[in-house]
Amino acid sequence: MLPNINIQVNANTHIKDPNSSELGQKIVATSIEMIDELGYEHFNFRKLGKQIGSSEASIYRYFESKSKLLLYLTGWYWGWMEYKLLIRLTNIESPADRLIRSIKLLTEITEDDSIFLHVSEKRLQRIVIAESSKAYLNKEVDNENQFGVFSDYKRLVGKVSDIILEINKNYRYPHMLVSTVIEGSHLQRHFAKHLPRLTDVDQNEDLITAFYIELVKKALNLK
Amino acid sequence: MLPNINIQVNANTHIKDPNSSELGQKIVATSIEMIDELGYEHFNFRKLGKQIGSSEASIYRYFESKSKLLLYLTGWYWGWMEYKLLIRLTNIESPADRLIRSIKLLTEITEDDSIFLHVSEKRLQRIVIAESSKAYLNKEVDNENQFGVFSDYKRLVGKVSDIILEINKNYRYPHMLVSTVIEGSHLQRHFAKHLPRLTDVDQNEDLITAFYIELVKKALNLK
DNA sequence: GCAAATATAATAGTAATACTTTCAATTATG
DNA sequence: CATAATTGAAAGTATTACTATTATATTTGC
Repeated sequence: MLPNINIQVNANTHIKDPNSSELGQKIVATSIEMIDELGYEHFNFRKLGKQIGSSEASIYRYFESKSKLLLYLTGWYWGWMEYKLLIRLTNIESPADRLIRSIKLLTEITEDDSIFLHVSEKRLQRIVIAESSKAYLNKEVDNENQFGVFSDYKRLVGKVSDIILEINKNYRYPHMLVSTVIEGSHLQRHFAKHLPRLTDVDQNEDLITAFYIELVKKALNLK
Repeated sequence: MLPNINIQVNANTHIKDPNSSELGQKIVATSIEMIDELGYEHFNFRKLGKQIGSSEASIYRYFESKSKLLLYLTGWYWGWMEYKLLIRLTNIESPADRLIRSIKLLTEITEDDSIFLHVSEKRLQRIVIAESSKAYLNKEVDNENQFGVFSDYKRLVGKVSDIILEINKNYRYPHMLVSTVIEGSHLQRHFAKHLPRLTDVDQNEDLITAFYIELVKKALNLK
């Protein structure tokens, strides 16, 4: 346990910081379980309230809407990824190595090796894979974007893009490459499970990570 | 007008073929306009009925649900794309040329040069970009997939993957590459409009198509 | 040209959802 | 210990996604 480490999520995703109380933490932990199991559409605050033995109205005092809760969870995930990235790149000098390690982290299945989490990282990753795009694929995106609710994601993409520019400062598509890899690998994980004809799966190997690493290397003429 | 050409969409997306009546065609044409303008979430059959001067219940005789209508529209789009692909590849011999032409078609902004459409292709493409993933990012996907409602999309991905295998029969990720390019280019279009820090945009050039063509060429060591 | 089948309109209704409001009870804080 | 802040309980609202019913058109088969 490292109680002094805390993932900071953009404040406009929540009314009241869920870290500040037991109820808030329970809302977050239990909503991750429930969204993973029911899916975002079938999940609601009434069911969540019932599960944690609390009232619907109390949940609304932490999150103004179901979509803000989703934004909080995804923001938390990207913050957590950024922290993991920091650790994985510590003492790695070569920009090419740093990039490949980053791509690996961003495309791999997360393990539940969390040092301070009361919640399952694996579940949260499944939520990000299956649900996170619903947070920006709507007509409210511009409005919400003004309030910075996507900033955690953008910052992470920016950091990896910077490594690309270190390798080749003339490369024209650093952000496109990174967001293509992140979102692409999520989609491929979903396809592998549900629409396998859209991907190329293998029981024994993680071809998804292998594919994106190869793609990035070739895009940048590495190795 | 080529009245003898008709895009066939998987029959499990609709109860009654909307091509078979004037009302059916009006449902399709008007729903495209309205989903494009309101977004999938704010669109519903009551509003659609009002717009076309018809009753909600009548629409339900063509489509059993809002999500089936979305599946019909996207299925139609992929069928239409397959037809366009057929034309664009006619008389082109070289597999590499065929592939690049395919990638171009799949990543470009569609023009309204339709020869038989009563509806806007551009609008439909915007719907596919912003809404189509909602059709499979849910807990119902396996159920619906059983009934073949995604077959039009899979078939198209399969065809382009076959071109890749013609170029290099040992390439391990043909489907992954194609679905990454299609879905990736859609996402980048969305990001360019709403979350530009996640992409690399330029007012004057179509960098999205350029990026994916370069990506594919490098992935397969072309040119 | 007319009966029978089919398609559509009109209307009302249902269960669920995404919140909101109010007020009382509880708990934390200074 | 008093005051403020938090939570619970309960009821209520507007909307949505869809169903059911019945009446009226429209098409089709003969």
